[in-house]
Amino acid sequence: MQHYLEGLNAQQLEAVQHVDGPLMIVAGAGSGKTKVLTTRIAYLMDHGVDAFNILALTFTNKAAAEMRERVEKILGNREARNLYIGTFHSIFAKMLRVDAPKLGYPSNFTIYDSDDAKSVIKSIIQEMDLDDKHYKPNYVYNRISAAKNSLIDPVAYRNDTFIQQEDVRSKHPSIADIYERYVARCFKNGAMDFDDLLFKMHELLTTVPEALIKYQRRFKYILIDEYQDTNASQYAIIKMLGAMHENICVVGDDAQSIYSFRGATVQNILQFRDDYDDVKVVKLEQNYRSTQTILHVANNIISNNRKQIPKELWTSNVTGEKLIIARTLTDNDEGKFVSDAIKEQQMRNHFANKDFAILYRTNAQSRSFEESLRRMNIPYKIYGGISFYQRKEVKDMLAYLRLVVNTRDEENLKRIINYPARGIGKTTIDKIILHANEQQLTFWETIERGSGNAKVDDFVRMIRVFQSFLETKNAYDLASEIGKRTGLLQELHNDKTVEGLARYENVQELLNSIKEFTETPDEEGELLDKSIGSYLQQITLLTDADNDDDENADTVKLMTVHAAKGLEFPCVFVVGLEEQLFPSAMAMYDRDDLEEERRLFYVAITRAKERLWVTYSNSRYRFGTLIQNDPSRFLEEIPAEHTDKSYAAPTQRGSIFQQPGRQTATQVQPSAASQLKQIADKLAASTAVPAHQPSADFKADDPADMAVGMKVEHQKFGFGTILTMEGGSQNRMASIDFGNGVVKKIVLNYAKIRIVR
DNA sequence: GAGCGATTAATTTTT
DNA sequence: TTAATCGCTC
Repeated sequence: MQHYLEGLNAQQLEAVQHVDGPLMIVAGAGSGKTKVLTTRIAYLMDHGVDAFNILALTFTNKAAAEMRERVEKILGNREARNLYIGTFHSIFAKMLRVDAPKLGYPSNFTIYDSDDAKSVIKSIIQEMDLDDKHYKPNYVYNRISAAKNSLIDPVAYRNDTFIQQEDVRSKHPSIADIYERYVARCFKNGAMDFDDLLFKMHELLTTVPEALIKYQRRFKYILIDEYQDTNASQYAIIKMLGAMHENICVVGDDAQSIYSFRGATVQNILQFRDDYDDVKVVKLEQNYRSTQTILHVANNIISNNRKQIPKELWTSNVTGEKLIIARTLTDNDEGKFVSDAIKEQQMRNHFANKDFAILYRTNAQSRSFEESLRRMNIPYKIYGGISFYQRKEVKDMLAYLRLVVNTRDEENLKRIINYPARGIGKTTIDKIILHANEQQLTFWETIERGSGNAKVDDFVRMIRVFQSFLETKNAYDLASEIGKRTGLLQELHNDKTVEGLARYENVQELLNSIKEFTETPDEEGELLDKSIGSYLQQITLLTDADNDDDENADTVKLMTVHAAKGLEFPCVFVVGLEEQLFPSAMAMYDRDDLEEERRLFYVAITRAKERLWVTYSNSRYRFGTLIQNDPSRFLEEIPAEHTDKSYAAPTQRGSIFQQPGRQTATQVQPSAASQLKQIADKLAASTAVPAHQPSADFKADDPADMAVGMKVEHQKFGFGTILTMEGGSQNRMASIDFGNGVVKKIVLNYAKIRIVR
């Protein structure tokens, strides 16, 4: 009967069979966390708990969908559909759709994504006559977001001396005012931003007792995934929801906490034991994912962090291959190295495309990999970046729908009142706003009462027609009518450029997605909200990663390390291991930030099952200019006995790629990577120099300060004397005598050289 | 008010 | 490098 418990180890079983009372599962990377979580839900249901009484909160829609699917599979019936499984944001949005009127919001409230929020903030900054060069909307938004995530409202923000000091010190004393206006504006617009979905949920539970009791009664069992990534408002909400039954199960790994920039506090998981009496703690320490080598490296890296829950990850898997550390000259070479290595692995070890992932710190790094993969005809897919729903043309179309559903929303109204162009310009709009403020009306109410402007009146009539369609047409028909009658589709269709074509197709795709939404039949017993309002609220919370149409497509996956959390791949490339990049320049000067970067690196490494590459480049393009970075400090934390560094590229590009009289592009070659390795090996052998350990305080000096005769230290070659120097400031070279007859020509801009004083 | 070319600013990470 | 904004002309 309970066959689904077979195959669990002792700790996993312990976690699964714990039914009542608070439970904390400390789940190391690859320790079967999702399996435990889903099996536990199935176990609860198997032991008489009604699915309607179980709430499971995750951070991504994908994790939620996977969980539901797996529970369903274990149970073999359709009960799992009654579970409340979803992201914090989507579950709370659903609840607020019912209860928002109690807080003065329409139940059809609009959800602002961060772009929407930033543009509201920007217009407020401009209205306040502040300089938006100094008050950058992005900065202000992050400040406000952090406040909301800590449950600090505008009044508390203003009264918090520490926050005020920070704002004064950073010369942004008006943020409190902006915050206040922003909140008022969102309310007036009947809109909530991402943070509001948590903030307002908390407000609902604290100010409306019957709502609190309703949800407390309903959710007898609460499970929270990735607990280390919860912020203060999520924490407070969970605490309240769970207070009646205290059947709270949190799963997390402090070593994988990588969202503090979004307000997450590791403290939540570190202190969980103090929050409740009799907390049962289960540690999952057996890793089923990675080779011993990969795990050793990961353990070693994370041991450089100070704050953590003590645990020892181990595995009974094979030792596996050494990890390969490769250096390249440029970012393009890095791309080429990775695609070469992929091709080589495919030929030698029969890996499929989908067995590979390339993980980077920032989205902007994807370019060089895309190019080289494309050149080698390796199919790939990029995750993240600009999501479909953030594209301008899609947002324009959505703005109409949002306005029709919620006319309070001034932002979306302003977005489309003159798009496609219908002769309603800035002057007219300013006049309306002025009038609206005088009359204490919303923008829409003002123009609805007649504006004295024929073009505006036409616009009002058109929107009203759309509103009447809400009653008579389904979401898809309404959307296509809007596309036709506004001239939006025509406008895009007229643009025959490649981009224009893509924009047109994107809007068509949006229409298709609406169609799909309306046509998905209600499952038996299930009451789905098929209104356009419900659709709009859902999609704003969707990300690109959730469009799992080609989850199993045979493509190489490219994504940020953040996006890779929770995933695993046989072969992983972690790229761009350079100071200023990984660790990020933003996080290098603060111990806590740096430790988070290290956890991020830990997350990246632990994605790999079998093989792992770590690459870095001497130089790369940034804003169109070449910049040079030192190798990442994290590289030094990888134990040498587990690495193969023979892939370091030679220091002079021409020596490999431009040998005269050799190979033409059309010749059939052994894979480029193996060839590259052979040459690199040869080169390494011929230039072999006793390994040099740089001095503890090794720090590269500016080449401009160097002169003939100086004593210098090279990172690899050790101590030497400059014999001659040549070349201009851009490309300065030096011959350096390293003793024992070793004289080397060094490009000073590339090499890291310290002047011995 | 619309459309075009010129200037400039930007890169962490995401629900 | 690219995307967005600015300012000028029609």
